[in-house]
Amino acid sequence: MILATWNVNSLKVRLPQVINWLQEYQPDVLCLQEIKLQDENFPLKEIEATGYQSIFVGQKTYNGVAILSKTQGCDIVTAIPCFEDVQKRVIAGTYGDVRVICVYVPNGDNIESEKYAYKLRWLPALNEWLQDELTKYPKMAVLGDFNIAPDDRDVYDPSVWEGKVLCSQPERDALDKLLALGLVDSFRLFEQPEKTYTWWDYRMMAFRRNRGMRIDHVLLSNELAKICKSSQVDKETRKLERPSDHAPAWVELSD
DNA sequence: ATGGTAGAGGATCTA
Repeated sequence: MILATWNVNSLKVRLPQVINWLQEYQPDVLCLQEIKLQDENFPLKEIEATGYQSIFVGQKTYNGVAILSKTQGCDIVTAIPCFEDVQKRVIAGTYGDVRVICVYVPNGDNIESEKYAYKLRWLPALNEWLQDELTKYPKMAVLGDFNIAPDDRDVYDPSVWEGKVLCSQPERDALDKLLALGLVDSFRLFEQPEKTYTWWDYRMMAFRRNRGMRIDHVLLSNELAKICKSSQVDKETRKLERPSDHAPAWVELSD
């Protein structure tokens, strides 16, 4: 079973790349973030034509998440329960006996901003929900753009980013609390190439200089971590013409 | 310190 995540930064623009990616990798599940479109504009037919099902929750201009899958998902949830939020940032479905939760964690802008405060309110709400989900679904995967680099290995220049948004201690503590629920960062289950990142700013030729950060993650419950065969980042997709600023990340689980 | 790019939507806001 292959589970993947990709912040596409506009599904409208990236649709041809998404369809190509589905055909090349044949993932069982692909979680998308920043689809940036309203539900009535979701390219349902185009995705269906590739043999994939879709669930999605979108809004105008910003945010929006979706899960594309080979089989129909059930028990779909499109918001964090008991958390007031006009921004569409989570969607979950169950595929076979695997619970898949797709998240787009707020970016936070900078640590002085109201957006950062929102991020630090949002993460405990996610935590509470995931804790509840884990009791129901021992086989659980949380995939998405977390907008948090877990540690200095995940940052091209840690001294520049020390204490800044995406790297600050409160954010890293919030991520650690998610892991403390009984989740593992699948990427670190394996030996990995140094300087592997999932996001590179469009500006300053950041990709060409590999000035990136690993902020997109596949977290696995212990039951899924046990059967995880690999966890990788598809850097090639970031090299395409008109790319998203994020690369897909994916895991392979044994059946 | 600033600005560099991309996307949405039609001036800025977000990242």
